[in-house]
Amino acid sequence: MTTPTEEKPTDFIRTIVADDVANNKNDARVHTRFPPEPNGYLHIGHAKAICIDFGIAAEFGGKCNLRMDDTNPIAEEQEFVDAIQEDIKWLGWDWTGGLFFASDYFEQMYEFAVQLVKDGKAYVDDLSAEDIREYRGTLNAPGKDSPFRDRPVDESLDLFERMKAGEFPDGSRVLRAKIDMASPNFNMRDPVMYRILHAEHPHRGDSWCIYPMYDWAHGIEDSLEGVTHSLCDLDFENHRPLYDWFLDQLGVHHPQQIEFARFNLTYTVTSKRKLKQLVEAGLVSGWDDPRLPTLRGLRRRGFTAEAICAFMKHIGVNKFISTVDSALLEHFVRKDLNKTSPRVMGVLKPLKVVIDNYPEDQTDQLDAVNNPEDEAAGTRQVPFSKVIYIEQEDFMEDPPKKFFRLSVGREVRLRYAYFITCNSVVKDDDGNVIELHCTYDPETRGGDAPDGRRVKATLHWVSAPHALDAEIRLYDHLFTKENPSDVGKDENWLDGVNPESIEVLTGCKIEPSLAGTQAGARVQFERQGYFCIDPDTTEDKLVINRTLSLKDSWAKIQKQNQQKQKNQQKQQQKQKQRAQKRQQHQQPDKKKM
RNA sequence: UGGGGAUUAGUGUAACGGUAGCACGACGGUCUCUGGAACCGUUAGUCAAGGUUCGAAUCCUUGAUCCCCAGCCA
Repeated sequence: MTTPTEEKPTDFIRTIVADDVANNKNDARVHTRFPPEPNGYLHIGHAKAICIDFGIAAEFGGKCNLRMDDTNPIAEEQEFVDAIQEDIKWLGWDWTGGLFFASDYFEQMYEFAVQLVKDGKAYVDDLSAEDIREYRGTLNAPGKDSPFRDRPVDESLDLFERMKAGEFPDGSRVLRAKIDMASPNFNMRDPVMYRILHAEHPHRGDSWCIYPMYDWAHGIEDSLEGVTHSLCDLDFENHRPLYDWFLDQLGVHHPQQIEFARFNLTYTVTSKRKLKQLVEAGLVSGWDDPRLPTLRGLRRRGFTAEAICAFMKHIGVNKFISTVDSALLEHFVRKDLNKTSPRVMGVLKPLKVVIDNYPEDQTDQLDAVNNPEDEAAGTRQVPFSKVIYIEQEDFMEDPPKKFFRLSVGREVRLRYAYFITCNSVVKDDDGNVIELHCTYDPETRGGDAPDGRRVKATLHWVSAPHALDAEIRLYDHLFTKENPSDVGKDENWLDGVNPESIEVLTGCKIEPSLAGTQAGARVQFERQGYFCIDPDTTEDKLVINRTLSLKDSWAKIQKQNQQKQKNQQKQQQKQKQRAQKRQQHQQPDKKKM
């Protein structure tokens, strides 16, 4: 029985699995697998499949295998085999069923293929790749039988054995299933089962020179592993009849293939091909560039596995390719980070502030709350002194309406410290404010005024002599368009890369408690956003990525103000034009008079 | 033009013949030592047309739109 508070996922796959368990199908066993091809790094799209495959197994008390679907040595590399495992572990999943390699089944697959040839259900075809394509027919026209289709079983057997023995060059022959060249489903028009590829395999070395095709291999892999539910991409829906056909011919354990849709995220791309292009064109720094939707990129950016999995749970399982708003993913990241990130003060664009009435050599240690969302996180001490930095944005000489922060003659609170009042500014030759002179009220130590007077703003700050220097990298969407792939014929999708997707700030000032923090650590810079220590950090240089900004209602007001101004200008122009027209019309009238 | 799928507010997702709900976003507000968080409110939807039914997002019919398939890729 489930409690009312317990969320019961009701997607169509879980419904099927639950029914199977209820009907004691497969002895009520649930066994899934996640079968990536080790030819690239995992991305957010894979995370959906991972959460479905591993998640469903876990929910039904079953197992999930991790299986490297390494049947094409040309594309695959050991580097990816390692990276895939690392990324899945990071996401929080464990291959309870074990780690497998499709290539470990090559011997059994070969034996099965021999069986099919003997049964007259497969044959060696000498047609060239080009001919095979022509013989396959088109959408409207059925295919034609290959002239080798009815060659004697013994001949096929002999040729297949010699293919395996390495007697023939790449591409000279293939093994094909004998099904139906007139099938409306192309996958059933005598699909290729084996091709000759004299290539070094990352897992099997050079022990094989014929390699099985996906359709032939996959069902066997599932079957041998005792998989019960083979969950895959919608793209394989057309392949299911073939998946079923092979297993039926073999008469072996027959898992059920169920397809679900992948999804798109706005402002990014997730195709392996496109990600590769971005990396190779140098538009990003590598596969782990924090702007990329690769799991390594998201991790470096500071996204949490918990947030990603919660997001996956929310978007659910469906059968059509949806385009999910990145803001939804970001929502789950903020939600998680808000609860878990220690608060710290950091100034991105420092403005020097001298507290004129503060003693020269004095340092205060002030108590600061580490995480208001988590009492157990405790408190820390933050040093305060005569010279501090505040955010340039937090001061304006001519403050507009609704700007509550510092200005000459105004009093604000420094978080956990004192109320300060700005008395004067120092400018450089270009008229830029480069320094503020303020006075503090000693009575307000800790941030509260004993007389009960209130301030409208609280600013974050860092003591200048104690500050840590840091490089901070700010990120924005990698693409300017919601759907970067939606480009015209003459356009290059790579041109859609957002030139402002990264902004590097140097000379940022961070409170000293962050000294020695390990790469990967996440914090919230109060009033700024969530940040993550980058692995580029060295002993004498902090490098920090901004994961996401905090929601900024002042930025919203600013935007609205700008919009209002624009609208006003437009209105004024219109009025002017109208007035001019009126004058033009009136003049002829005057003449008439 | 063959075959296989899909379609619920701007986006994502529930409702499995019985009051179309939730989340994100947007907008407005309350509160606040983070203009954060939290809280409250507003906004907006069943692809279309018929039919069955007391009652249809759900069942039937017809149509529209979108996605996938002609690799010796997976």
